[in-house]
This record gives sequence, C-alpha cells and structure tokens, in this order.
Amino acid sequence: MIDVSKAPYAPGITVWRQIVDDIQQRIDKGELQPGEKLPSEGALASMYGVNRHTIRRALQELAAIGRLRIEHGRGSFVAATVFDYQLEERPRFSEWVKKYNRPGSSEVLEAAIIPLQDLPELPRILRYEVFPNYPNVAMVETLGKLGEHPVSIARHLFFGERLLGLVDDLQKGLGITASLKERGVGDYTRLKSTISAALPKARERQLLAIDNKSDPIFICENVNINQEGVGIEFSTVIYPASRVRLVYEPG
Amino acid sequence: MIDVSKAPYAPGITVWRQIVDDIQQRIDKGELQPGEKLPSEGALASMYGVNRHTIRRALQELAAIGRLRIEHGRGSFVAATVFDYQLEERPRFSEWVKKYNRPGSSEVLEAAIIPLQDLPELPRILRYEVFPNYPNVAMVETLGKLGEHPVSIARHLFFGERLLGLVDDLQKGLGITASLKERGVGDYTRLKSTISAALPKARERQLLAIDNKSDPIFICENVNINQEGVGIEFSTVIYPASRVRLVYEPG
DNA sequence: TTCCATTTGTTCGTATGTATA
DNA sequence: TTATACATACGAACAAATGGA
Repeated sequence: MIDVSKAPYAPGITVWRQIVDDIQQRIDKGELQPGEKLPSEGALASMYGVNRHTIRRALQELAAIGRLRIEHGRGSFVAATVFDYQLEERPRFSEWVKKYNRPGSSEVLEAAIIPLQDLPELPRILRYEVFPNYPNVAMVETLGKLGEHPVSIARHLFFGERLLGLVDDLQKGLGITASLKERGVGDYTRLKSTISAALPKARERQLLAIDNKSDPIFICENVNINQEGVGIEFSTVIYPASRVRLVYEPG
Repeated sequence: MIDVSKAPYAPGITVWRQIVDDIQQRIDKGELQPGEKLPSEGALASMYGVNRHTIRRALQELAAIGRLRIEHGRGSFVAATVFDYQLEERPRFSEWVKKYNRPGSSEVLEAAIIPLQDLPELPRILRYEVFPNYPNVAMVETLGKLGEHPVSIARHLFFGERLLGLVDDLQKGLGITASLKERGVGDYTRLKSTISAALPKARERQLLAIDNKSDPIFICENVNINQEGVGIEFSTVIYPASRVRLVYEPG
C-alpha cells in the first residue's frame, strides 16, 4: 500500500506530474506489484493532500503511458508487465530473453517418446505434408519464464529417427537448441504459425499464474522445417495474453 | 437435418472415410449449419446403415480436423466456420474475400473527422514516430463480413490533410482502398502489427455475433505506411477468435 | 431479482498563476 | 500596463459501472 510522506510539493513542477513520478517510482521499486489495486481516487486525494481532480489527472497520464489500468466502477490497477513476442522466421527463446534483459528459464515439464498414432493433433499435422512418417516422435513440454513471469507452455513434437534421443539429452540438462545442433539440425525455420485464442484450462492457468479468470491465452501452432524443407518440429505454444503480445513486423 | 440416400458404399475406400466426406460436404453446402447438433451416434448409425463404431470413427476424424465439436453427454455439433487471416505486408480485405470465395462486405458503422487530441490511443500512436502531426484525423469504423459471418470490427485512423476527404467518399459508397487511391495513396504497407487478446465488450459481442460469453477476441493494432515511410493509417481491428485464426507465414 | 455501497466518469463553478500580444 | 488565453488546482454534485448482500 502507498504511504505518502506528505512533503510539500516542489515549486515549478505541476503537482500532478510529481504524483505521476511518485507512483511510477513505487511501481519500479516493486512497492506496487503488477495487478495490485490502488486506493480509490478519493483515498489517494486525501493521502496526497490534493483534490480528486489532481489525482485523476495523474492517473489518466499513468494509464496513457501504460503503467495503470483504470476500470470504471472497480478501481485502478498496476498494469501487468507485458512482453512483446516477435513472430519471426527463426524464432529462438534465447532471443526473447535477450530483448528483455531478464533471467530466462525453460523448465522441462515432461519429455517422452510417443507413438505417432497416439497424437490427438495427428490429422492436422499430416495435412502440412512436410513431416516424415516415423512411427514415433519425441515430445517435450516446457514452461518458459522471463524473470519471475511465466510466459509460455510449449509442447514440442520432434520428427525423425535421430531426434528421439532429444528426450535423453534434455534430462541430462542440455537445451533444446543445443541438442538439436548436436543431432545435426543446425538451422531450422518456421514454415507457418496458426494463432488462435481461448480461455485457459485449470492446469494452464495454474502453470502460467493467470489470476484473472477472464484473461485469455494465445494458442500458436507452429510448423518448423530444415533447409531441405523437411518437417523437424511441430509445436503448440500457449501464451498468456495478459502478459504476452504477439508482434508481426514484415521484412 | 441429415437425409441419407442409403446408397451402397464405394469399394476400395473405407466406409468411415466416405461418411466423413459426406458429412463434410453437407457442412460445406450449408445443409448443416455451424452450431447445429447432429443426430445421436445411434441415429446416425441407422441412417447411414452402418454400425455405431463406424459412425464414431467418422465423427472422431471430423472432430480431429476441426469440423465437429464432440461434447461428452451432449452430442456432436457442427464447428463454427473458421477463417484463416494471413498476416501480410500488404493486407487487403478483398484478398481475404477471394480466398474463401464468399460474398464479402464491409459495412461502414461510423465515419467522422476527429481532433487528434481526442484519440484515446494517441500516446501509443505517437510512440511509433511515423505519423504526421495534423490536428485532425479521419476515423472510419467498419464491420467486415465473409458470407453471413461477421469477422472483423475495424477502426481506421487516417493521417494527412488529403485523407480527411475519405469520410465523404465513404458516405458516397466508395471503398476505402478506392478512395485512398483517388487521393494519391496507391500503395501502403504494414510496418507493424501488435496482437493481443481479451473478452469482448457487449457492443463487440453483439456486432460480431459471438454467442459464447467466454469466446475471446483478437485485438490487432496495425501501423501502415506509404513508400516514403510516412504513416498513413493506424488501425485497431477486432476479430472473433472463435471464427478467425491468424496465420503467420514467413517469406 | 432487487437493492445498496463503492468507485470511476462527467459536468458544473471558482480561483490562481503564467505566457503572450 | 492591460487584456486575453491557457493550464492548473480545488469544490460539489450527479451519472454510470461494478460487485456483493
């Protein structure tokens, strides 16, 4: 909660700007957490010792620059941290981490060899007509985080005899990209991504730490191929829409 | 409802596949409407003159390819029609219409000249640093349909003195692309699209005919520029996620 | 379903300081 | 100096949305 040391306001700078700066600093310091509700306008007005209009002017500004979310009849809330995920031909989680300069992690939730026939998404996969018809695939499920924020649940399916060893590699602590390189897949590119949206199931909400029941998730189905055009990986990645935006930038 | 002319099944092709094709055709012809409930498995079995297992195999396949939704204890329902929207450097609604071979329409909901200052999204717009700083913009809101299905609500903001006349042009029945061409904007391309997701507000649900309260929408913010790199249009487009998937295909 | 308390949104009015012609 | 316009700040009242009893 906010504790205002009722200092007199500096002259020469408008009061509402000083309040904007103050609240922004409290957010940056972590004193105010993403999603947290601010006191009501009336309460803030008396805490800061100003008129409600002055508080409103400050809150409007903070909302305009994306630090707050104001909801009619409910209150003002500290905006969630948002990570822009770039749709690219060569998507790499490590690039994303670098962009936001936070400790990224990719925890393996599950890894197993699965018979092709058991895949519920098999008909969709076959329709792309790029994946080799091996009897088994390597399935790896990972939870991606940027800093403390869970940002993705990825279900990777790797096609090809050599890639089945990936499951072991990962349990030895090797990363996916590293293991692929080891196994002769140095470069792979995106053929297609199909994006849909839905509300999360219970497990997804829990893993992605989605508080608000009405926050949707993105569901991206990706087809990745090697330089010869052979399907290497089919992945289904779930992103929490409250924390991740997808960005398309041609060229 | 389905009326099966109990023809003998073609040899050489499995019966369940023939049933899949038959049901798929009925959906395509419009004989079965999106959301409609199919007869029970037992009823279908006797109608098609096959065992219930054969029907089940066919229904499983139809669900796997996304044409049906099977709900335990309720029945099978024709899946909503899904339109894939391609993220492209030169997006045109007309291309989308062509792809699905349906009568497309773009109804103008509202068109007006608006002072720049009154735009709630102004701070975000300015951050792109490509839009000229005219005092007014032309705002056009359109409802896009493919066949009978509403697929988009677009709020276009056009920047530049010459483009203010667009508002009049549209009320005369001219299309956006045509009017732009008239006004010297022959070619414009996408600089960036930012995609988020949320649940629709009441008005959006109504316009987009979204039945299910928990069906999310895509919100795409697009920045379009001309060949000189000057910002022409900032648009916010809403797609119903139950009916539209976004597709990214590099190259 | 209705009612009520809380909270934000909007619109009046008033007063003051500052920049500009 | 004067007049004007503008942004800032305060006060009060009511409208509209939300959530819980």
